[in-house]
Order: sequence, then structure tokens, then C-alpha cells
Amino acid sequence: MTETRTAAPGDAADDPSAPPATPASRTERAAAVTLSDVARAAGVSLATASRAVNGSARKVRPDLHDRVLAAAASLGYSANGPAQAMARGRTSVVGLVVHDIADPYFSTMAAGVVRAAEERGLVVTIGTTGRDPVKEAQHVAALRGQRASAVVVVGSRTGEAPVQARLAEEVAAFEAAGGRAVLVSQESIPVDTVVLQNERGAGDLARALVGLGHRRFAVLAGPPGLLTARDRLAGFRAGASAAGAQVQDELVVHGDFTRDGGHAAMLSLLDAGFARGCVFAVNDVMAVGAMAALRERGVDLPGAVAVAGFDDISTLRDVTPALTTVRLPLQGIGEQAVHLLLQERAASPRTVHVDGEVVLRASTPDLTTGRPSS
Amino acid sequence: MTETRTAAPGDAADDPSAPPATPASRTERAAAVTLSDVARAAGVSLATASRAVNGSARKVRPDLHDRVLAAAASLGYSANGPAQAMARGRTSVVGLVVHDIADPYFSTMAAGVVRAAEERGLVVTIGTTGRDPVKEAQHVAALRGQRASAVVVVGSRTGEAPVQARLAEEVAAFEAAGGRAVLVSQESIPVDTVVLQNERGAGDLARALVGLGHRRFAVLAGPPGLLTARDRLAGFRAGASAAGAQVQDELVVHGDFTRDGGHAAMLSLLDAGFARGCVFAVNDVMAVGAMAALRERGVDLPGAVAVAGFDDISTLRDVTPALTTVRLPLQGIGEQAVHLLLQERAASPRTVHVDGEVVLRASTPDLTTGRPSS
DNA sequence: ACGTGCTTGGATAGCGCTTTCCTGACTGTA
DNA sequence: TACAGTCAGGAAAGCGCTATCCAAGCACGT
Repeated sequence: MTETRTAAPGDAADDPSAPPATPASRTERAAAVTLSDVARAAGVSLATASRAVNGSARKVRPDLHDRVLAAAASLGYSANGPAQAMARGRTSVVGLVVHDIADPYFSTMAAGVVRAAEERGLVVTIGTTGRDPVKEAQHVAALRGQRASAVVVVGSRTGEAPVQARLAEEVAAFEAAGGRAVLVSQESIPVDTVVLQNERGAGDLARALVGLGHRRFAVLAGPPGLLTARDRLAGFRAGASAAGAQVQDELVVHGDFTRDGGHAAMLSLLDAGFARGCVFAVNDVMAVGAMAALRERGVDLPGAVAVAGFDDISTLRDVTPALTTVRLPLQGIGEQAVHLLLQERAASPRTVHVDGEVVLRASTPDLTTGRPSS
Repeated sequence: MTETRTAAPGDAADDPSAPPATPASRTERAAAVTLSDVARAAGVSLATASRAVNGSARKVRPDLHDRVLAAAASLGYSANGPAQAMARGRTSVVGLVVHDIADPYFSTMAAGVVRAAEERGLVVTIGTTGRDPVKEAQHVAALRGQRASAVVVVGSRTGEAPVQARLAEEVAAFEAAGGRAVLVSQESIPVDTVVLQNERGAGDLARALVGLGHRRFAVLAGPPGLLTARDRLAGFRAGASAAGAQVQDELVVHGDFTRDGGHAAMLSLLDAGFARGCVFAVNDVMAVGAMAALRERGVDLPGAVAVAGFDDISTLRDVTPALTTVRLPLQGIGEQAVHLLLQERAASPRTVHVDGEVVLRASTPDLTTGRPSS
């Protein structure tokens, strides 16, 4: 990256009819227009101006109402958010806490949250944990300080009791302060939750794969501590054995929940002598990493080794062979979370269950017919 | 999605007459502890408490300092953000405005912004426009109301003058109110900017492709209004002709800046009789859509038709054949934007130029040797 | 003619914090 | 001992807004 300065073009993109907020020069700071200014200009009291500019239960006579709005417009008034928040005792901020916003799993959910929130005039802030579960609690605490009206935590579910307890505490404090909290995929804390049916989805997938004639399964299982990964592994195991197949322990290898994690895990599986069968990676990005590893090693894909993932990340739908996976309505999950947020808190925590849907594609051929599935 | 309620122990959820029978915990709102509470508990004045809890130029005697901190901790004090913002006249919020947070181009940049911001204790809010350039200005206006300390707009660059002017106005108003603004890829507004060298990158790509022996080029050019797309097209054209090749007008087809847009554009190109040559899609997601279309039509890829993209989206690095593209350091761009934000406003706007780097992969074979490149 | 209700504008008390400004206690020096 | 010169704590003035309370105006009904 090279740094340069461009001279400010004598650019006067000014529209005289628009808010005359243009400053005298680049260095001066304009004193912001306050509601008092508007009230004075409109010749009404501060109270009336407030009632006119922002809604209120109280009515304002139409002519005054118009006068205030006109004054506000001509002065370029824009309400001071923090002041309103303070007077009202709450903001219109919803905090979103995720591991990594660059990860499509989270960014797709975030898109759902943002969409639903913007529709309702809410602002969403985003906090990332970099997969450090301790930071989740910290973010919730910070959001409490910000007097956010709501928070959605897309969960780590580490299973580490103290960490979990800390989060539970912060969430409780957040709600005690009058905020609403929703967790995604985090069943162990008594608060409104969107539960992803990871176990069931993985089970369905296993059964479907057995149905296609696959019998020998390996699993790229993600980090041992991550409950999401654990559930998917457990579900897959259960589904497989219910259908009469088994997942041998030595064919379960752990690795990061990332593309590179899947790549490395697949490599170690190959090094251990795995050469034929079906590999279930507990999420799509790992599956893609695994496919890359297979390709590098010249393994026939999907002939010798079939691959399946989980999530159905949309940017990954065009890999070849097309990836069999379990579709999760990620954007819808984000929207669901906001809907939950919007509802009054119930006496006991609500839970919304979200099912995954098995999508069979070419990466897992139908061995009963010999042709690729779907 | 199925909605269910988890039964609370001794559930009375469906008894309409039941008063809020839940014990203290879930229904009551705890009065937040304020700094006054802390001051009283520590036996100091409000002023001293403030100075101790949050930094200040003024010093506080060590023993008092500790006493205040201890009191704050034991009461579970957490500063009221809006109140601080109001007293200080400024929040620590940086607003990020993008088209679509689910798009990896934007989410990767967002990750950079968030990372850099969190490092410095800043909160980032995200606003999306859904590719409607008018909403950019609206978001900036809203952020001014929120008294955000900074805003970064990852630009549409529609080239529509009135829309542009409106954004310029809002940005000026934002800065006049004391905020800092940075635009990404938006050269026409006099404000600090991170400029992506789209034209140059596309030119370099074209030259490299000609170097590989490609001569017949088609371009999937994105929406006609989008300057980013236009620049890439123009750069590619210029680069090609500088290297002695041409891009014929009838082989330039426009389409959405998305996977499906690329897919549709490629299809129409094929329908128009294009069957051999090299296709440049102005971004990676379009390129992937194009590859899907080629595959569907049974075109030999990359034998008959080679494909190149732009951006080097990381989740797309594992498509087959591997996609030739121009790498943009997206996360770094986000970080750059924050660095720019952190600096004092200069007398004239700063510009940081970011270069793309051509990455040749298997989707554009080396025709001079017959082997795939890279 | 006189309440009685209703409506609607205005004055004003905070919301929780930062930040002057003031004051008393201390230092060091003559 | 006296006196400027520091230093740190405390009182209090807002920051811009909302919301509560009051009062004035009006339309009725008796």
C-alpha cells in the first residue's frame, strides 16, 4: 500500500436548498443544532418541540407540529442519540456477539440480524471474540454498560463450566438491567434461545449417507471443546449406528473449525492410511479444506473418498464436486433471534428450534446406483 | 423451523390469570448502580469516583483510588455509556456502512475494521444499504445523530451525481459535527479515502493473461452503474490493448455483482455463441457463477474457456479449477480505514492507495506451454 | 352562571456522568 | 514563622433530551 495525498479538489458539491451544514473550513467544528434551537426557531417550548419531533403519547396541534418540523428541517436538526438514550433510560442498540465476522457462517447470520433490526429502526453493534469464549462474557458486560436494549450471542458453547457460568452471570445481569438477551445454539443458560438441531441434522445426514450405500465413515470433528462440533459428531455417530453402520474411534480426528483445520485433519487421516470411505466434516469450510487435501494427494474424489459437510454456506455451493451438507437457514436464524428479542420477556425462557435439512449433492455418490446423487 | 416452549418446572405459562408468579429473578429490574453509589460506598465525592474509575488528567491519591475501584467492583458497577457520551459530547462508536454484510467482500473488510477498532476500545455499528446508494447518506445522517465519533463507508460509487452529492453533504455535516469519516473506494468526495486500484489491478491482470497466450477476451462486467465494476472493465480493456489484444464490445455483458449475476451473464454469453476464450468476471463471486454456468453447459473449463475474477475471496480459493484473480488485502483495507480514522484530520484529505496483486491459478492455463499456470 | 372534564402548551426536574472552579492541606524557601 | 506555589478532593454546573406536573383554554351539562 502506498500513501499519497490528493489535493482537495475545489469541489463544491453544495446544494443550497439542502441542510446548510457545510462548515466554514475543514478544521472548524460546527456547534450542533439542539432541540432548544429548534424550539426557539419555531416559537414553541422545548417540550412541544420534543413532542413534535419525536413521537409522544401527547398530541401537538397540527399547525405547531408543522412549524416545529419545518424549523427542524431548515436548521438541519438531528437528535442527539446519547441524550435521548439517557433521558429515556435506554438505547435502541442491539449488540451482536460472534466469533469472527469474516466467517460466512457468522456473517450470514449477522446479515439476518441486521436486516431484521434495521427494519425496526434498531442499530446493531458487532463484537467479535476470535473464538475466545471468555470474551463473550466481556462483550455482554460492555453492552450492559452501553445500555444496549438487547444482545444476541452466537454461541461458543465450550462446555467449560466456569466460562459458561461467567456468561450466564453476565447475561443475567444484562437482563436484570432491563435488557433482552437471546443466545443462539446455547442451551445451558436459562434465557431465550435459538437452538440449532445439530445432533438431529447430523443424524439425518448419516442415515441418508448410509442410504446411499456408504458404510465406512471418518469424521473431521472440529475442536474437542466446541459443543456445536461435539453435537454434530455425536449425532452423526448415533445416526450411523441407527442405520447399521459405525464410526470407528480411530477415524475421528479433531482439528480447527476452519478450512485449514479441515485440510490438516484430512491430511492426518490420509497419513493414517485412510483411503476409501466417506468423510463427514462437521462444517462446510472444513469439508472444503478436506477436499483440497484430497485433491493435493491425488485421491479420487468422490470416487474413493466421499465428503460431506454441514451448514450449506452459500459461497461454497459451487465447489466441485458439489458438497453434500446439512442446510441451516442461517439468515433466518439471525432474523429469528431478533424476533425473539422483540417479544416481551416471558415468565420462563423461550426456545426456538431450528432444523437442518440434508442436501445430497455430488460429493457423496449414490453407491447403490453408481451415479452421483442429486 | 418449529417453535416450541421449553416447559418450565411447574409451568404456569398458559394460565392467563396467573400474575407474575416468578420469583424475583426473571421479572424484576434491578436499579443499576450509578457512580454516585460507588462514591458513597467508597466515602468519596462523585468527582473523585469519576476520576478514579475512568482515567483523567487529574490524579487521585492511591489509597482513595483503590478504595473506589474496590467499591465499584463489589457493587458490580458498570459505567453508563450514554451518560458518558453525553457528558463528553462524543461516543466511542465507529459506524460501518456496507452493502451487504453477508457478502464476503464486505464481511472480510468488516473483520478488519472490527479488529482494529476493538483493539482501541471502539465499538463498531454496522449499517447495510442493500446496494441502495441513497441509504448510504441516510446511514451517515443517522450516525451523526448518534454522535458516532467516526464512520467508514465502503462505497457504492454509483456515479449518479445527485446521490453522490447527497452523500458528500452528509459526510461534510458529519465532519462538521466533529466526527471523522473515511470512504473506501470513493474518490470523488473530498474526505479521507482508501482507494482501491481497481483499474490498475485489472490492467495488470489483462497483461498477465495476454502473457499466458490468451487473446480473445470476454468480460462479465457487473452493473453498468457501479464505478468499481466500471473501473475494472476499463482497466482490463486498457491493459489488454496495451498488450496487443482487444476486448470486443459485443463480448462485454453486464449483470448483477453476484454469483447469480455472473451465472446469468455467462449463460447469455454462451447463448450468443461464445465458445472459446478467456472470460474476465469483475469479481470472484461472479466468476464462480460463470464457472457454474460453464459446467452446466458442459464447456471444457479451463480448456475451451478460461476464467478470471477479482478480489481473491478466501472462501472461494478452493473452487476447481483454482481461480485466477487479483488479490485485494480486504482485511487490511478495513484496518487501514480505522488507522486513517484515528489520525487527526489533515488540512486536505488524505488518500491511501491499495494495490491488487495478480494471482495466476489453474483457471487460466498457460497457453504458451500448455500447462496450467502456477 | 358555574362547575366538571378534557385537551394541550409550558415550565422544570432530573437522567448519570465529566469537568470546571474553588478550597484546604501540604510542600519548600526565605 | 511566613508566604508563595502545588496538589488533590469536593461542590456544582451543565451536556440535550424526556417526562412529569401545572395551568390555561374550551366544551359541555346542570
